[in-house]
Amino acid sequence: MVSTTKWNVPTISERKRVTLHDVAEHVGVSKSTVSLVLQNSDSVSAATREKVLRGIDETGYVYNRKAAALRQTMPSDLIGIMVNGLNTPYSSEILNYCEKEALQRGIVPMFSSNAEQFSQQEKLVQIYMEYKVGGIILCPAPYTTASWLDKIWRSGFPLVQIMREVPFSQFPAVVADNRKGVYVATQHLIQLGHQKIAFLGGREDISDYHERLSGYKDAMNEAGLRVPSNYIFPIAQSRQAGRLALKSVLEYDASISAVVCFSDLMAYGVLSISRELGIKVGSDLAVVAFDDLPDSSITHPALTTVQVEASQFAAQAIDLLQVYMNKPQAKPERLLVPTRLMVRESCGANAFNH
Amino acid sequence: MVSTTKWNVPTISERKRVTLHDVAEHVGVSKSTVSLVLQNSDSVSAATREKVLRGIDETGYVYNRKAAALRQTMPSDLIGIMVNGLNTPYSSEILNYCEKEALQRGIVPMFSSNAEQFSQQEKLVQIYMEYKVGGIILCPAPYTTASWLDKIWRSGFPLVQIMREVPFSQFPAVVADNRKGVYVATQHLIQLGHQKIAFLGGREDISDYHERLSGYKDAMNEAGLRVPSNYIFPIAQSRQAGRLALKSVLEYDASISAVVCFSDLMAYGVLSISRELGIKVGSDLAVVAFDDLPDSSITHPALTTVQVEASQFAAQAIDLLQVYMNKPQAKPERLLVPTRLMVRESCGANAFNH
DNA sequence: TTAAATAATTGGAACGTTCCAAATAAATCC
DNA sequence: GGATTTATTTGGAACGTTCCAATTATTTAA
Repeated sequence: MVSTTKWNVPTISERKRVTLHDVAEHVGVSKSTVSLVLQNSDSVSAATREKVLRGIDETGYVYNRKAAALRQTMPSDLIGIMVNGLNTPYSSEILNYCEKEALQRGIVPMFSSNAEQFSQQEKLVQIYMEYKVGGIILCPAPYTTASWLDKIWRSGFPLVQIMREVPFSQFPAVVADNRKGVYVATQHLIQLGHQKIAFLGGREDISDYHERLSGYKDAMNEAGLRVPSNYIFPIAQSRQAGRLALKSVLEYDASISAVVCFSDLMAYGVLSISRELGIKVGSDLAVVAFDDLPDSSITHPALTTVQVEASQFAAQAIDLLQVYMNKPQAKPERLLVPTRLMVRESCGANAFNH
Repeated sequence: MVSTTKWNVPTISERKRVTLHDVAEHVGVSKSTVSLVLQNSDSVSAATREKVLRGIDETGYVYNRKAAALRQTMPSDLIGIMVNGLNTPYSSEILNYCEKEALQRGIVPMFSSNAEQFSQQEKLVQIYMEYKVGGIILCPAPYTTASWLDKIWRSGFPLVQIMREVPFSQFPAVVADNRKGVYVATQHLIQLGHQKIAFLGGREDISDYHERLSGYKDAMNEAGLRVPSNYIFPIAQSRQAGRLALKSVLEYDASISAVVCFSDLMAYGVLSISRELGIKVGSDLAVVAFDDLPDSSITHPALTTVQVEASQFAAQAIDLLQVYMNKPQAKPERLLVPTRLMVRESCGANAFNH
């Protein structure tokens, strides 16, 4: 819709910014009164409020939060939410629900990511603190240390970890019940008769890997099944990594009949490479995963996966953060988000046509 | 990794915040000097700089940007980036690259979404302005009016539209070459021999819909092909919508042999419902789409789609924004991001095994 | 050695708001 | 109608920084 008319550039001449004082003068009232109106105090008469409001509109005044915050003792209603990647599908879900939950509570979320780099996380958290936001929800990058967290926590700055946690750090966290989720998924495969089951993906330097892995190991051990070390293939999760991982474990042992994927993203890669190799997922190979992304119910075959509701993550994390925002000395809590196995087609439990 | 040791709650006793003045006193120097060190001015001696830096560390001082910004005339190095949804796959890509490009340029991005609601957009943009961020990159929600944009632009606040633009608004924008992209994709289907081609998805209240639709119509018209109005099925894009849309157009005319999807997300739905209906995509039905999401090269069949590089979007938008941040009176520009047809399997041009 | 130039440091005003205590206006009571 | 209460409005100090002009310390030039 490219218009051909001449562009009408608004002239921005003398850009003297209009302050509360200007509004007051324009209306013929004191700046204190204008301030009162802005905070809609009920100790200002309806008539003057009306006048002032009109004056604000007429002068084109915009409130200056920085100046306000400087004086105000009240904590900011702005919070930071930092995930591990802006285009990592599960993080996108978290972002989405955090926004929803935050706005519902009247607090304004400001998102960012650490891109899995501690240095970026350190820099951005510093900036959040400099801006005196009310608190931060953080999915800690690898190599985040307990002492770093301690320094922040000790300074009275509210922070809650989400999705992961720094090992041995005892700071507030909201994490999925990773062990239980994978335990149940693995058990499901075992009940379907599988014995040679591999575990694909996950970074060894992140807490969720160890939790999920232990769920897998526990289920295998309880069933008396062997877990050769080559059955475990840790790798940063991605579609490509899923392709690589499956190929690798099958090279080691072609008779592997089932795989537990660290995430749905890994599973997508597994589905893709399986097709190329002529392996029919659901009959030749059983696949279970973790996350339950929106695409997972319409993949081919539909993915059997462990669901963790992102909305619960978000709600709990924000609630918890608010506790610390109101009471910095409150005791650190660790909340567990429950998991649920969504049985679909890729595990072979349900028939479907290839 | 639930430790059983007693949690060691840091005591946050008297939380008197330490200011620049405190640091100065502690070091035995004036606050001006400390300020100078903070802005690492070169007019402070190495010795005192060292002393001050140590003092900052010892006192646990954190810089207060709000106070600084109050005095400073320089615009903030913080910018707002508002997309239409935090978990919309293509938006996620945009977010990701915007972060990368922004940080590279030393500017700090603060993300949010309007969730396709003008009211939310209005509220959040207001807050951005109140925080005096340097500028904002915006994917405008439906029903965003030119006059609203005009008010912002007129106030001297730098803003550039991304991905979409408000019709008849003549404000800075960075948009994909939507018409050309879909034109080429449709032409490709026509060259493969298709005649009955439908167009699925897109919201009529958003600019990109009309641009993409016109690319389709132009290609059809040039080839002398008829476009019954029922061949066009506008709907907000989603996987579910893709399922619905295909079913609907086939109900109207079962002999339709190809579809142009508004987005990859729509196409995912089309692939899914096709499988259920026993339609083989690539032979029975040709499918082309728009976006080229990461999943699109590993779907089954792989998706033929119009690629628009998110990294280019991001880079151009940020560059453009910086122009206005440095020179608010600069002339509004409209930049076009080129498109490229990625021919894979779903269009039937390349053989593959079902 | 002294004057001039340069380097380093400093106190105080300013930024735009909120808070407080005090002043004023309006309403109520006897 | 005056005294009391209550509702509304107000000026000025404060928040923590940066900027500026001015001061002091150091170096260079003659």
